Amino acid sequence: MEPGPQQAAEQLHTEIISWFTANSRDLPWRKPDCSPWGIFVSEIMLQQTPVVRVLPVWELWMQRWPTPAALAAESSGEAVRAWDRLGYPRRALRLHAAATAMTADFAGRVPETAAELLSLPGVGTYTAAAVASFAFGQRETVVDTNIRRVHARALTGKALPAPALTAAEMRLAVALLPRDDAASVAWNASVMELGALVCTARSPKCEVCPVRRHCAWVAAGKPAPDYVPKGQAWAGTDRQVRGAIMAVLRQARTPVQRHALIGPADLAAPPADPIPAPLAKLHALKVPAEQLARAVAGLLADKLAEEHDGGLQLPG
DNA sequence: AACACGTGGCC
DNA sequence: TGGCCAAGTGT
Repeated sequence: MEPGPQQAAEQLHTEIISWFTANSRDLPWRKPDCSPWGIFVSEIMLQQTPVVRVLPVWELWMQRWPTPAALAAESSGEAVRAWDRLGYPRRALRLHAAATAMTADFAGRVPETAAELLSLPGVGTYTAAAVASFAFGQRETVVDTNIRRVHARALTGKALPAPALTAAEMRLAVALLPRDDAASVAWNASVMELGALVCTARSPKCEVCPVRRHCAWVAAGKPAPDYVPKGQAWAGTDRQVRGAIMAVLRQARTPVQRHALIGPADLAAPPADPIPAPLAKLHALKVPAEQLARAVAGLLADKLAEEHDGGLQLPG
C-alpha cells in the first residue's frame, strides 16, 4: 500500500533526524550550554560564510564579548576590527547595532520571538527563524540555502532551487515542518546539516544519503540544473577595492591618509620603508583614482570608516 | 526585483 | 587556473 503524504513526511522526519543524530558536526554553538547570544552571533557570522572560517572568530568573540552589553560597550570599529577577514564587514556593524538594541530595548537579552528578532539590524527572515528555533526552541520554519537545495532535490526533483526563494518553496517548507516544537527544531537543524554535508551543491554524496531511496531528483536520473547561476563578479569591482581598503584600516592604529591608499606615485622609486602587507596589496591593484574615491565614499556612507584628521580610520 | 556586498578554499 | 560557492540582508 502506497503511503499517504502524511506518512511520507513522517518517514522523512525520522530518517533525516536519525541521520543527524549519528552524523552531525560537534559545533560549539550547538552545545546545550551555549547562550542565545552565542547562537545569535554564530548566525550572523555564518551568513554567506563557511563554518570553518567562523569557528575561530566566534570563539574570540565569545571570550571578549560574552553578552550583548559587553559588545555594545565598545565602539563599532572594534567590532569591525575583530570581525577580521570573515567578509561582508557591514555584518559586524549590524551585529554591534543589534547588541546595542538588545541592551537598550530588550533588557540586555536576545529577544525570543521571530517578530522581535526581525526588528534587529542584520536579521532577516532566515536569521529570525533560526534564532527563535535554535536558541529558544520555538516552532519556526527555517529556510536557508542548504534546506532549499534538499527540498529541491528530494521533493521537487530539481538539481538546484530557484535563484530566489519562491512562495511555493515556502509553502512546501511550512508543510514539512513537524507539528511538535522539539521535533521542529531537530528537523530544521537536521535538514540544514544534510544539505551542508551530504546534499551539497557540487558533487553531492548520494551514496551515503539517508533518503536516496525516495529522492525525486535521483529517481528522475539527476537532471542538470535548468538555469545557469550567474557568477559573482570580483576582479576590478568596487567590492574588491572596498575589501582591500578595509584590510588596511583593520591593521592601522592611526588614521590613514588618502594619498597613502593610492600608492607611490613613482613606481620606479618605491619607498625604502617596508609598508604593511594590506597596503601593498591595495597598491598592487592599481586602482584608478576615481574608483578609489568612489570606494572610500561608499565606506564612509556605510559607516564602515570615518574621517579623522583628514585621514581614514575604523569608526571609533 | 535585481544588485551590491568580502573572503578564501576547492576541483 | 579561475569560476563556483558558502547558515543572507538591505535597498
